[in-house]
Amino acid sequence: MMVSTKGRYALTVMVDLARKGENGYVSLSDIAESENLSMKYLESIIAILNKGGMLRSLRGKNGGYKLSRDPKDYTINEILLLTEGTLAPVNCIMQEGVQCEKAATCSTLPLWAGLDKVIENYLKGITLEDIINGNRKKMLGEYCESCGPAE
Amino acid sequence: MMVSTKGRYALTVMVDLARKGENGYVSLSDIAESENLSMKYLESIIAILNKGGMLRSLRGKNGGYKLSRDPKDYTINEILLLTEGTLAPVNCIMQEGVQCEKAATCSTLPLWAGLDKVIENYLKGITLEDIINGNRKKMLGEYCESCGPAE
DNA sequence: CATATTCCTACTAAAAGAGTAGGATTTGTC
DNA sequence: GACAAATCCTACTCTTTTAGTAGGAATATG
Repeated sequence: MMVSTKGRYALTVMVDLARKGENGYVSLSDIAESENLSMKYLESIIAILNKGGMLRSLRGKNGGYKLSRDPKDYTINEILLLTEGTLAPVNCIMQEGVQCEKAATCSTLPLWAGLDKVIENYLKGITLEDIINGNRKKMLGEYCESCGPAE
Repeated sequence: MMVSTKGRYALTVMVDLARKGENGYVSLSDIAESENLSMKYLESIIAILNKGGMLRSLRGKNGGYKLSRDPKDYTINEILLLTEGTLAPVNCIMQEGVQCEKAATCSTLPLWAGLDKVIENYLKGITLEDIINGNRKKMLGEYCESCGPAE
């Protein structure tokens, strides 16, 4: 499994904030309740999003969180990358530049690199806005049965 | 991480067999040595490949394993699927037909389904032969710098 | 019959995943 | 100023997965 509940819930939270946050701050208890998730667990997840600069927060009564940008300016890639740490499908694909010592002679490395790129490319192409708009064509592409013939 | 050492080593073993297995059986100790991996661990991994019908085996002296088909007839998808069990990027994407109870109203599901399809599609498009031939164009596609301009 | 091999079962240590628990701090409202 | 509702912070725990190890039985070959 490449994306754990942490990343998944983080995305759910972002979607919820995008939907409810038009005017003002949304509290975590509100989100936890409507998504039916553990508030305590969400607390630890939203902390990552907040520290990563994805949100604005306000403490105290009537406080909460809201997005710091427009939904169309968040890619799914950056949200998941922040919460998961890495989205690499294997251990041998690491951070920028760093690579396995056997890289030069490894015949399977191009496969993993290609897979990594395909994933990254897909996730960079989808924004929070696409999700709240239910843009199935963009998300499911040629695999979407209700989107008509692919061009 | 979507693919563990189990799947990675399984692929390595398959590549090694494809390279060495032209005429006759190759022993595990041979593979373990040339790939510098634990023979005991590989034993448990190759058992999965063997039971899955990917290999022919011969016990006793001079025994070993060999591919049961031509390298071009193995997709990377089936090798990894067999050893990893699933390649789904998230828990909410399950086996054929089965789906999460919230599926009907889940706004992020199309994203995960799309991601799953992109991964599956990529891995089904690459064969063992592509790897032993070092077909970088197919594996890295538009991301391959040494492959010339993408068409 | 000795040796090299696959085959089989069981075990273990470390890491990651999925939360829980408890309380400190901040801020708006009465 | 007290209270309530919220974020913020640290630490802990239980379960599952990962990555192997260990020991030996069965089976071919020379």
